[in-house]
Amino acid sequence: MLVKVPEQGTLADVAAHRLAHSIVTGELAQGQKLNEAELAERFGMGRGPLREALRHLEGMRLVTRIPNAGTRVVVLDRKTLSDIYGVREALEGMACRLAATQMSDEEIAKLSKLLDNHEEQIKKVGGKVYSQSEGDLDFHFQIARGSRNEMLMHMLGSEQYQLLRMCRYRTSRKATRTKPALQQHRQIVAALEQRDGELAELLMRRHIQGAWKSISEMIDKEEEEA
Amino acid sequence: MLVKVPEQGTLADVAAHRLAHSIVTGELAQGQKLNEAELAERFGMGRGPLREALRHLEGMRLVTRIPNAGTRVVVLDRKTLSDIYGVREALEGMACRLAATQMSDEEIAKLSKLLDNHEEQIKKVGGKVYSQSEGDLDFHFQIARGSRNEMLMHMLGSEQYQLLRMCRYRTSRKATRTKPALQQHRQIVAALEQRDGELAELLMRRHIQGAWKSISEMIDKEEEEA
DNA sequence: TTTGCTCCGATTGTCGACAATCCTAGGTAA
DNA sequence: TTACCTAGGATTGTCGACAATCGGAGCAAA
Repeated sequence: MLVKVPEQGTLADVAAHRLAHSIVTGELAQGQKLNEAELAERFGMGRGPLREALRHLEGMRLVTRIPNAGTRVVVLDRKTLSDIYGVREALEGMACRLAATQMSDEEIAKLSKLLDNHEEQIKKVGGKVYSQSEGDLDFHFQIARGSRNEMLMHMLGSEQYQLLRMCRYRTSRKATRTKPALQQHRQIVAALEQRDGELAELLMRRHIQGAWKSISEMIDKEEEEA
Repeated sequence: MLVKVPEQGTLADVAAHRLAHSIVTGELAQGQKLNEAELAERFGMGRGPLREALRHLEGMRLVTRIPNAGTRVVVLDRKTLSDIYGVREALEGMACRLAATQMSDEEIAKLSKLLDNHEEQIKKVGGKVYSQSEGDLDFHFQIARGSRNEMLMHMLGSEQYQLLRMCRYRTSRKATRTKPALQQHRQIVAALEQRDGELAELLMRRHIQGAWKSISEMIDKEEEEA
Protein backbone atom coordinates (compact mmCIF):
# COMPACT_ATOMS: atom_id res chain seq x y z
CA MET A 1 0.00 0.00 0.00
CA LEU A 2 0.99 3.60 -0.39
CA VAL A 3 0.92 5.28 2.98
CA LYS A 4 -1.52 3.76 5.44
CA VAL A 5 -4.83 2.00 5.79
CA PRO A 6 -6.43 3.66 8.79
CA GLU A 7 -9.53 1.53 8.41
CA GLN A 8 -9.67 -2.13 7.52
CA GLY A 9 -10.55 -3.93 4.35
CA THR A 10 -10.36 -2.79 0.76
CA LEU A 11 -9.69 0.68 -0.54
CA ALA A 12 -13.26 0.84 -1.76
CA ASP A 13 -14.49 0.35 1.79
CA VAL A 14 -12.15 3.05 3.07
CA ALA A 15 -13.33 5.42 0.38
CA ALA A 16 -16.95 4.66 1.19
CA HIS A 17 -16.38 5.48 4.86
CA ARG A 18 -14.51 8.68 4.17
CA LEU A 19 -17.06 9.81 1.61
CA ALA A 20 -19.93 9.01 3.93
CA HIS A 21 -18.25 11.04 6.66
CA SER A 22 -17.65 13.97 4.34
CA ILE A 23 -21.24 13.91 3.19
CA VAL A 24 -22.72 13.57 6.66
CA THR A 25 -20.66 16.40 8.10
CA GLY A 26 -21.57 18.65 5.21
CA GLU A 27 -17.99 18.90 3.98
CA LEU A 28 -19.52 17.86 0.69
CA ALA A 29 -22.57 20.03 0.16
CA GLN A 30 -25.97 18.63 -0.72
CA GLY A 31 -26.46 18.29 -4.43
CA GLN A 32 -22.76 18.75 -5.10
CA LYS A 33 -21.35 16.86 -8.05
CA LEU A 34 -18.74 14.26 -7.21
CA ASN A 35 -15.85 14.17 -9.64
CA GLU A 36 -14.37 10.68 -9.76
CA ALA A 37 -10.85 11.62 -10.83
CA GLU A 38 -10.60 14.42 -8.30
CA LEU A 39 -11.83 12.30 -5.39
CA ALA A 40 -9.63 9.40 -6.39
CA GLU A 41 -6.58 11.60 -6.27
CA ARG A 42 -7.59 13.16 -2.98
CA PHE A 43 -7.92 9.70 -1.43
CA GLY A 44 -4.75 8.48 -3.08
CA MET A 45 -6.31 5.65 -5.04
CA GLY A 46 -7.41 4.75 -8.56
CA ARG A 47 -10.85 5.40 -9.95
CA GLY A 48 -11.80 1.74 -9.79
CA PRO A 49 -12.18 1.41 -6.02
CA LEU A 50 -13.70 4.86 -5.86
CA ARG A 51 -16.42 3.91 -8.32
CA GLU A 52 -17.20 0.85 -6.22
CA ALA A 53 -17.47 3.09 -3.18
CA LEU A 54 -19.90 5.35 -5.04
CA ARG A 55 -22.03 2.31 -5.91
CA HIS A 56 -22.09 1.44 -2.26
CA LEU A 57 -23.17 4.94 -1.24
CA GLU A 58 -25.79 4.82 -3.97
CA GLY A 59 -27.25 1.76 -2.28
CA MET A 60 -27.35 3.72 1.00
CA ARG A 61 -29.08 6.56 -0.80
CA LEU A 62 -26.37 8.98 0.27
CA VAL A 63 -25.72 9.85 -3.37
CA THR A 64 -27.73 9.82 -6.58
CA ARG A 65 -26.26 8.51 -9.77
CA ILE A 66 -27.29 9.21 -13.35
CA PRO A 67 -25.67 7.15 -16.13
CA ASN A 68 -23.13 9.14 -18.11
CA ALA A 69 -23.90 12.22 -16.08
CA GLY A 70 -22.13 11.61 -12.82
CA THR A 71 -22.92 11.21 -9.15
CA ARG A 72 -24.29 13.86 -6.81
CA VAL A 73 -24.75 14.13 -3.08
CA VAL A 74 -28.37 13.55 -2.14
CA VAL A 75 -30.53 16.56 -1.28
CA LEU A 76 -32.54 16.27 1.90
CA ASP A 77 -35.56 18.36 1.08
CA ARG A 78 -38.58 18.57 3.31
CA LYS A 79 -40.44 15.75 1.59
CA THR A 80 -37.52 13.36 1.81
CA LEU A 81 -37.00 14.05 5.50
CA SER A 82 -40.69 13.63 6.14
CA ASP A 83 -40.62 10.25 4.41
CA ILE A 84 -37.58 9.18 6.40
CA TYR A 85 -39.16 10.07 9.70
CA GLY A 86 -42.33 8.27 8.72
CA VAL A 87 -40.49 5.04 8.01
CA ARG A 88 -38.39 5.53 11.10
CA GLU A 89 -41.46 5.76 13.25
CA ALA A 90 -42.73 2.40 11.99
CA LEU A 91 -39.37 0.64 12.20
CA GLU A 92 -38.20 2.01 15.53
CA GLY A 93 -41.62 1.43 17.03
CA MET A 94 -41.34 -2.18 15.95
CA ALA A 95 -37.81 -2.37 17.33
CA CYS A 96 -39.03 -1.17 20.71
CA ARG A 97 -41.85 -3.67 20.81
CA LEU A 98 -39.46 -6.53 20.09
CA ALA A 99 -36.72 -5.21 22.35
CA ALA A 100 -39.10 -5.25 25.29
CA THR A 101 -39.18 -9.03 25.14
CA GLN A 102 -35.79 -9.76 23.59
CA MET A 103 -33.31 -7.58 25.45
CA SER A 104 -31.53 -8.98 28.47
CA ASP A 105 -31.68 -7.22 31.82
CA GLU A 106 -28.01 -6.34 31.43
CA GLU A 107 -28.63 -4.68 28.10
CA ILE A 108 -31.46 -2.59 29.48
CA ALA A 109 -29.28 -1.61 32.43
CA LYS A 110 -26.58 -0.51 29.99
CA LEU A 111 -29.15 1.53 28.14
CA SER A 112 -30.10 3.26 31.37
CA LYS A 113 -26.45 3.94 32.11
CA LEU A 114 -26.06 5.39 28.65
CA LEU A 115 -28.75 7.91 29.49
CA ASP A 116 -26.93 8.81 32.72
CA ASN A 117 -23.80 9.68 30.76
CA HIS A 118 -26.00 11.48 28.34
CA GLU A 119 -27.54 13.60 31.09
CA GLU A 120 -24.14 14.46 32.51
CA GLN A 121 -22.92 15.61 29.12
CA ILE A 122 -25.89 17.88 28.75
CA LYS A 123 -25.30 19.46 32.14
CA LYS A 124 -21.61 19.98 31.48
CA VAL A 125 -21.56 21.37 27.98
CA GLY A 126 -24.68 22.95 26.68
CA GLY A 127 -23.02 24.12 23.51
CA LYS A 128 -21.60 20.86 22.32
CA VAL A 129 -24.87 19.59 20.92
CA TYR A 130 -23.16 17.36 18.42
CA SER A 131 -22.07 14.78 20.94
CA GLN A 132 -25.60 14.78 22.24
CA SER A 133 -26.90 13.83 18.87
CA GLU A 134 -24.39 11.02 18.50
CA GLY A 135 -25.37 9.76 21.91
CA ASP A 136 -29.00 9.92 20.90
CA LEU A 137 -28.30 7.84 17.81
CA ASP A 138 -26.42 5.36 19.97
CA PHE A 139 -29.49 5.00 22.12
CA HIS A 140 -31.70 4.32 19.16
CA PHE A 141 -29.27 1.88 17.62
CA GLN A 142 -28.90 -0.08 20.83
CA ILE A 143 -32.64 -0.60 20.85
CA ALA A 144 -32.52 -1.71 17.23
CA ARG A 145 -29.88 -4.25 18.23
CA GLY A 146 -32.12 -5.34 21.06
CA SER A 147 -34.84 -6.32 18.63
CA ARG A 148 -32.70 -9.25 17.47
CA ASN A 149 -34.01 -8.64 13.95
CA GLU A 150 -31.03 -8.47 11.61
CA MET A 151 -32.98 -6.88 8.77
CA LEU A 152 -34.31 -4.20 11.09
CA MET A 153 -30.88 -3.51 12.53
CA HIS A 154 -29.41 -3.14 9.10
CA MET A 155 -32.12 -0.80 7.88
CA LEU A 156 -31.96 1.41 10.93
CA GLY A 157 -28.20 1.13 11.20
CA SER A 158 -26.39 1.21 7.91
CA GLU A 159 -28.92 3.03 5.83
CA GLN A 160 -31.07 5.45 7.73
CA TYR A 161 -28.44 6.08 10.34
CA GLN A 162 -26.27 8.02 7.90
CA LEU A 163 -29.15 10.08 6.56
CA LEU A 164 -30.22 10.86 10.08
CA ARG A 165 -26.75 11.99 11.06
CA MET A 166 -26.70 14.12 7.95
CA CYS A 167 -29.93 15.72 9.00
CA ARG A 168 -28.61 16.30 12.50
CA TYR A 169 -25.57 18.10 11.24
CA ARG A 170 -27.75 20.31 9.18
CA THR A 171 -29.96 21.36 12.06
CA SER A 172 -27.64 21.01 15.03
CA ARG A 173 -26.53 24.60 15.22
CA LYS A 174 -29.94 25.63 16.47
CA ALA A 175 -30.77 24.74 20.04
CA THR A 176 -32.25 21.26 20.06
CA ARG A 177 -34.77 19.89 22.45
CA THR A 178 -32.33 17.82 24.46
CA LYS A 179 -34.18 17.85 27.75
CA PRO A 180 -37.61 16.62 26.62
CA ALA A 181 -35.87 14.06 24.43
CA LEU A 182 -33.92 12.72 27.39
CA GLN A 183 -37.11 12.55 29.39
CA GLN A 184 -38.76 10.52 26.65
CA HIS A 185 -35.77 8.22 26.47
CA ARG A 186 -36.12 7.58 30.19
CA GLN A 187 -39.76 6.70 29.74
CA ILE A 188 -38.90 4.27 26.99
CA VAL A 189 -36.29 2.54 29.11
CA ALA A 190 -38.80 2.32 31.93
CA ALA A 191 -41.26 0.59 29.59
CA LEU A 192 -38.54 -1.80 28.49
CA GLU A 193 -37.74 -2.61 32.12
CA GLN A 194 -41.38 -3.45 32.68
CA ARG A 195 -41.26 -5.58 29.54
CA ASP A 196 -44.20 -3.62 28.18
CA GLY A 197 -43.67 -3.78 24.44
CA GLU A 198 -46.84 -1.99 23.44
CA LEU A 199 -46.10 0.95 25.69
CA ALA A 200 -42.48 1.09 24.55
CA GLU A 201 -43.63 1.20 20.94
CA LEU A 202 -46.15 3.91 21.65
CA LEU A 203 -43.58 6.04 23.46
CA MET A 204 -40.99 5.60 20.75
CA ARG A 205 -43.46 6.57 18.04
CA ARG A 206 -44.41 9.69 19.95
CA HIS A 207 -40.76 10.48 20.53
CA ILE A 208 -39.99 10.31 16.84
CA GLN A 209 -43.09 12.27 15.93
CA GLY A 210 -41.93 14.96 18.33
CA ALA A 211 -38.47 14.97 16.82
CA TRP A 212 -39.95 15.39 13.36
CA LYS A 213 -42.18 18.19 14.49
CA SER A 214 -39.19 19.98 15.96
CA ILE A 215 -37.06 19.53 12.88
CA SER A 216 -39.92 20.45 10.61
CA GLU A 217 -40.28 23.77 12.41
CA MET A 218 -36.56 24.40 12.06
CA ILE A 219 -36.79 23.88 8.35
CA ASP A 220 -39.69 26.32 8.17
CA LYS A 221 -37.58 28.93 9.95
CA GLU A 222 -34.64 28.33 7.64
CA GLU A 223 -36.86 28.77 4.64
CA GLU A 224 -38.27 31.99 6.02
CA GLU A 225 -34.78 33.36 6.50
CA ALA A 226 -33.84 32.44 2.96
CA MET B 1 -20.95 -2.79 -27.48
CA LEU B 2 -20.58 -6.43 -28.26
CA VAL B 3 -23.92 -7.95 -29.11
CA LYS B 4 -26.87 -6.21 -27.55
CA VAL B 5 -28.02 -4.15 -24.62
CA PRO B 6 -31.43 -5.54 -23.78
CA GLU B 7 -31.67 -3.24 -20.80
CA GLN B 8 -30.64 0.39 -20.62
CA GLY B 9 -27.75 2.13 -19.02
CA THR B 10 -24.29 0.91 -18.14
CA LEU B 11 -22.95 -2.62 -18.32
CA ALA B 12 -22.81 -2.69 -14.55
CA ASP B 13 -26.55 -2.09 -14.40
CA VAL B 14 -27.19 -4.82 -16.95
CA ALA B 15 -25.02 -7.23 -14.99
CA ALA B 16 -26.81 -6.35 -11.77
CA HIS B 17 -30.17 -7.10 -13.35
CA ARG B 18 -29.08 -10.37 -14.87
CA LEU B 19 -27.40 -11.48 -11.69
CA ALA B 20 -30.42 -10.55 -9.61
CA HIS B 21 -32.61 -12.57 -11.94
CA SER B 22 -30.30 -15.58 -11.79
CA ILE B 23 -30.23 -15.44 -8.02
CA VAL B 24 -33.97 -14.98 -7.60
CA THR B 25 -34.84 -17.84 -9.92
CA GLY B 26 -32.39 -20.12 -8.18
CA GLU B 27 -30.20 -20.51 -11.25
CA LEU B 28 -27.46 -19.47 -8.87
CA ALA B 29 -27.88 -21.58 -5.76
CA GLN B 30 -27.99 -20.10 -2.28
CA GLY B 31 -24.55 -19.82 -0.74
CA GLN B 32 -22.84 -20.38 -4.08
CA LYS B 33 -19.59 -18.59 -4.61
CA LEU B 34 -19.56 -16.06 -7.42
CA ASN B 35 -16.38 -16.09 -9.47
CA GLU B 36 -15.75 -12.66 -10.94
CA ALA B 37 -13.73 -13.74 -13.96
CA GLU B 38 -16.15 -16.48 -14.88
CA LEU B 39 -19.23 -14.28 -14.59
CA ALA B 40 -17.55 -11.46 -16.47
CA GLU B 41 -16.84 -13.74 -19.38
CA ARG B 42 -20.33 -15.20 -19.33
CA PHE B 43 -21.81 -11.70 -19.54
CA GLY B 44 -19.26 -10.62 -22.13
CA MET B 45 -17.79 -7.78 -20.11
CA GLY B 46 -14.72 -6.92 -18.07
CA ARG B 47 -14.40 -7.48 -14.35
CA GLY B 48 -14.76 -3.80 -13.58
CA PRO B 49 -18.45 -3.39 -14.32
CA LEU B 50 -19.14 -6.79 -12.83
CA ARG B 51 -17.54 -5.80 -9.54
CA GLU B 52 -19.70 -2.68 -9.46
CA ALA B 53 -22.74 -4.85 -10.03
CA LEU B 54 -21.73 -7.08 -7.13
CA ARG B 55 -21.43 -4.01 -4.91
CA HIS B 56 -24.92 -3.06 -5.92
CA LEU B 57 -26.30 -6.50 -5.10
CA GLU B 58 -24.43 -6.37 -1.82
CA GLY B 59 -26.39 -3.24 -0.97
CA MET B 60 -29.61 -5.12 -1.76
CA ARG B 61 -28.45 -7.97 0.46
CA LEU B 62 -28.78 -10.43 -2.40
CA VAL B 63 -25.12 -11.38 -1.96
CA THR B 64 -22.65 -11.34 0.90
CA ARG B 65 -19.14 -10.13 0.39
CA ILE B 66 -16.04 -10.85 2.44
CA PRO B 67 -12.86 -8.90 1.64
CA ASN B 68 -10.28 -11.01 -0.16
CA ALA B 69 -12.54 -14.02 0.06
CA GLY B 70 -15.12 -13.41 -2.60
CA THR B 71 -18.84 -12.91 -2.92
CA ARG B 72 -21.53 -15.48 -2.22
CA VAL B 73 -25.24 -15.67 -2.86
CA VAL B 74 -27.17 -14.96 0.33
CA VAL B 75 -28.69 -17.89 2.20
CA LEU B 76 -32.31 -17.49 3.22
CA ASP B 77 -32.46 -19.49 6.40
CA ARG B 78 -35.44 -19.57 8.66
CA LYS B 79 -34.28 -16.75 10.89
CA THR B 80 -33.58 -14.44 7.94
CA LEU B 81 -36.98 -15.06 6.42
CA SER B 82 -38.65 -14.52 9.76
CA ASP B 83 -36.86 -11.18 10.10
CA ILE B 84 -37.87 -10.18 6.61
CA TYR B 85 -41.53 -10.93 7.19
CA GLY B 86 -41.44 -9.07 10.47
CA VAL B 87 -40.13 -5.93 8.84
CA ARG B 88 -42.49 -6.39 5.94
CA GLU B 89 -45.45 -6.49 8.28
CA ALA B 90 -44.49 -3.14 9.77
CA LEU B 91 -43.70 -1.46 6.46
CA GLU B 92 -46.60 -2.79 4.43
CA GLY B 93 -48.98 -2.07 7.26
CA MET B 94 -47.77 1.50 7.21
CA ALA B 95 -48.07 1.61 3.43
CA CYS B 96 -51.70 0.52 3.66
CA ARG B 97 -52.53 3.12 6.27
CA LEU B 98 -51.06 5.88 4.12
CA ALA B 99 -52.49 4.52 0.89
CA ALA B 100 -55.98 4.70 2.31
CA THR B 101 -55.76 8.48 2.36
CA GLN B 102 -53.29 9.07 -0.47
CA MET B 103 -54.42 6.86 -3.32
CA SER B 104 -56.75 8.27 -5.93
CA ASP B 105 -60.06 6.60 -6.71
CA GLU B 106 -58.66 5.58 -10.07
CA GLU B 107 -55.70 3.87 -8.49
CA ILE B 108 -57.88 1.91 -6.14
CA ALA B 109 -60.11 0.90 -9.04
CA LYS B 110 -57.04 -0.32 -10.90
CA LEU B 111 -56.07 -2.33 -7.87
CA SER B 112 -59.48 -3.95 -7.84
CA LYS B 113 -59.18 -4.73 -11.52
CA LEU B 114 -55.79 -6.27 -10.87
CA LEU B 115 -57.45 -8.67 -8.48
CA ASP B 116 -60.04 -9.57 -11.12
CA ASN B 117 -57.30 -10.60 -13.53
CA HIS B 118 -55.67 -12.36 -10.69
CA GLU B 119 -58.79 -14.37 -9.95
CA GLU B 120 -59.20 -15.33 -13.58
CA GLN B 121 -55.65 -16.56 -13.74
CA ILE B 122 -56.21 -18.75 -10.73
CA LYS B 123 -59.34 -20.28 -12.24
CA LYS B 124 -57.65 -20.94 -15.57
CA VAL B 125 -54.35 -22.41 -14.57
CA GLY B 126 -54.07 -23.91 -11.16
CA GLY B 127 -50.60 -25.24 -11.79
CA LYS B 128 -48.88 -22.07 -12.88
CA VAL B 129 -48.53 -20.70 -9.37
CA TYR B 130 -45.56 -18.59 -10.34
CA SER B 131 -47.57 -15.99 -12.19
CA GLN B 132 -49.82 -15.80 -9.19
CA SER B 133 -46.88 -14.90 -7.02
CA GLU B 134 -45.74 -12.21 -9.41
CA GLY B 135 -49.25 -10.82 -9.47
CA ASP B 136 -49.33 -10.86 -5.71
CA LEU B 137 -46.10 -8.90 -5.56
CA ASP B 138 -47.55 -6.44 -8.04
CA PHE B 139 -50.49 -5.93 -5.74
CA HIS B 140 -48.27 -5.23 -2.78
CA PHE B 141 -46.03 -2.91 -4.73
CA GLN B 142 -48.95 -0.88 -6.05
CA ILE B 143 -50.01 -0.24 -2.49
CA ALA B 144 -46.48 0.79 -1.59
CA ARG B 145 -46.62 3.27 -4.45
CA GLY B 146 -49.93 4.49 -3.15
CA SER B 147 -48.36 5.50 0.13
CA ARG B 148 -46.55 8.35 -1.67
CA ASN B 149 -43.58 7.71 0.60
CA GLU B 150 -40.47 7.39 -1.55
CA MET B 151 -38.37 5.79 1.16
CA LEU B 152 -41.04 3.20 1.83
CA MET B 153 -41.46 2.45 -1.86
CA HIS B 154 -37.76 1.97 -2.26
CA MET B 155 -37.45 -0.31 0.72
CA LEU B 156 -40.39 -2.47 -0.25
CA GLY B 157 -39.56 -2.31 -3.93
CA SER B 158 -35.90 -2.53 -4.71
CA GLU B 159 -34.68 -4.29 -1.65
CA GLN B 160 -37.17 -6.61 -0.08
CA TYR B 161 -38.92 -7.27 -3.34
CA GLN B 162 -36.04 -9.34 -4.67
CA LEU B 163 -35.63 -11.32 -1.49
CA LEU B 164 -39.33 -12.00 -1.44
CA ARG B 165 -39.32 -13.21 -5.02
CA MET B 166 -36.38 -15.40 -4.14
CA CYS B 167 -38.34 -16.89 -1.31
CA ARG B 168 -41.31 -17.45 -3.54
CA TYR B 169 -39.29 -19.39 -6.05
CA ARG B 170 -38.01 -21.55 -3.30
CA THR B 171 -41.45 -22.46 -1.98
CA SER B 172 -43.62 -22.12 -5.05
CA ARG B 173 -43.59 -25.74 -6.11
CA LYS B 174 -45.76 -26.65 -3.17
CA ALA B 175 -49.38 -25.67 -3.36
CA THR B 176 -49.74 -22.13 -2.07
CA ARG B 177 -52.74 -20.63 -0.41
CA THR B 178 -53.91 -18.59 -3.37
CA LYS B 179 -57.60 -18.48 -2.54
CA PRO B 180 -57.47 -17.16 1.02
CA ALA B 181 -54.79 -14.71 -0.08
CA LEU B 182 -57.04 -13.38 -2.82
CA GLN B 183 -59.86 -13.07 -0.34
CA GLN B 184 -57.66 -11.05 1.98
CA HIS B 185 -56.57 -8.85 -0.90
CA ARG B 186 -60.21 -8.12 -1.63
CA GLN B 187 -60.80 -7.13 1.96
CA ILE B 188 -57.83 -4.79 1.87
CA VAL B 189 -59.06 -3.09 -1.29
CA ALA B 190 -62.47 -2.72 0.31
CA ALA B 191 -60.88 -0.99 3.29
CA LEU B 192 -58.99 1.30 0.95
CA GLU B 193 -62.21 2.16 -0.88
CA GLN B 194 -63.77 3.12 2.43
CA ARG B 195 -60.66 5.19 3.17
CA ASP B 196 -60.26 3.27 6.41
CA GLY B 197 -56.51 3.33 6.97
CA GLU B 198 -56.52 1.64 10.34
CA LEU B 199 -58.55 -1.28 9.05
CA ALA B 200 -56.44 -1.56 5.92
CA GLU B 201 -53.29 -1.71 8.05
CA LEU B 202 -54.78 -4.33 10.32
CA LEU B 203 -55.84 -6.48 7.40
CA MET B 204 -52.50 -6.20 5.69
CA ARG B 205 -50.64 -7.14 8.84
CA ARG B 206 -52.82 -10.17 9.27
CA HIS B 207 -52.37 -11.07 5.63
CA ILE B 208 -48.60 -11.01 5.96
CA GLN B 209 -48.67 -12.90 9.23
CA GLY B 210 -50.73 -15.57 7.50
CA ALA B 211 -48.29 -15.73 4.62
CA TRP B 212 -45.41 -16.16 7.03
CA LYS B 213 -47.21 -18.88 8.92
CA SER B 214 -47.81 -20.71 5.68
CA ILE B 215 -44.24 -20.40 4.52
CA SER B 216 -42.91 -21.27 7.92
CA GLU B 217 -44.82 -24.54 7.84
CA MET B 218 -43.45 -25.32 4.41
CA ILE B 219 -39.94 -24.84 5.69
CA ASP B 220 -40.67 -27.17 8.56
CA LYS B 221 -41.83 -29.82 6.12
CA GLU B 222 -38.77 -29.37 3.96
CA GLU B 223 -36.53 -29.78 6.98
CA GLU B 224 -38.36 -32.94 8.00
CA GLU B 225 -37.86 -34.40 4.56
CA ALA B 226 -34.16 -33.61 4.66
C1' DT C 1 -31.07 39.19 -30.23
C1' DT C 2 -32.08 34.66 -30.49
C1' DT C 3 -31.99 30.12 -32.15
C1' DG C 4 -29.64 26.21 -33.67
C1' DC C 5 -25.52 23.72 -35.07
C1' DT C 6 -20.77 22.13 -34.56
C1' DC C 7 -16.79 21.14 -32.44
C1' DC C 8 -13.98 20.48 -28.37
C1' DG C 9 -12.81 19.72 -23.64
C1' DA C 10 -14.12 17.24 -19.67
C1' DT C 11 -16.03 13.31 -17.48
C1' DT C 12 -17.72 8.81 -17.28
C1' DG C 13 -17.59 3.86 -18.80
C1' DT C 14 -14.71 -0.01 -19.92
C1' DC C 15 -10.84 -2.99 -20.54
C1' DG C 16 -6.51 -5.56 -19.93
C1' DA C 17 -2.55 -6.31 -17.07
C1' DC C 18 -0.18 -6.38 -12.67
C1' DA C 19 0.17 -6.82 -7.54
C1' DA C 20 -1.55 -8.60 -3.21
C1' DT C 21 -3.91 -12.00 -0.82
C1' DC C 22 -5.95 -16.28 0.31
C1' DC C 23 -6.86 -21.40 -0.01
C1' DT C 24 -5.06 -25.80 -0.63
C1' DA C 25 -2.14 -29.67 -1.60
C1' DG C 26 1.83 -31.78 -0.40
C1' DG C 27 5.57 -32.84 2.40
C1' DT C 28 8.09 -33.05 6.83
C1' DA C 29 8.70 -33.74 11.62
C1' DA C 30 6.97 -35.06 16.20
C1' DT D 1 -1.39 -40.51 12.47
C1' DT D 2 -1.54 -35.75 13.27
C1' DA D 3 0.00 -31.32 13.31
C1' DC D 4 2.47 -27.73 11.21
C1' DC D 5 4.92 -25.46 7.68
C1' DT D 6 5.69 -24.35 2.90
C1' DA D 7 5.23 -23.56 -2.01
C1' DG D 8 1.91 -23.27 -5.82
C1' DG D 9 -2.17 -21.97 -8.06
C1' DA D 10 -6.30 -19.51 -8.11
C1' DT D 11 -8.86 -15.43 -7.01
C1' DT D 12 -9.46 -10.85 -5.55
C1' DG D 13 -7.85 -5.94 -5.39
C1' DT D 14 -5.81 -2.18 -7.90
C1' DC D 15 -4.01 0.67 -11.48
C1' DG D 16 -3.28 3.14 -15.85
C1' DA D 17 -4.86 3.84 -20.49
C1' DC D 18 -8.38 3.93 -24.06
C1' DA D 19 -13.17 4.51 -25.86
C1' DA D 20 -17.81 6.47 -25.45
C1' DT D 21 -20.66 9.99 -24.06
C1' DC D 22 -22.15 14.45 -22.37
C1' DG D 23 -22.20 19.59 -21.61
C1' DG D 24 -20.90 23.96 -23.08
C1' DA D 25 -18.40 27.57 -25.82
C1' DG D 26 -18.34 29.67 -29.99
C1' DC D 27 -20.10 30.81 -34.44
C1' DA D 28 -23.48 31.35 -38.09
C1' DA D 29 -28.03 32.23 -39.90
C1' DA D 30 -32.72 34.07 -39.34
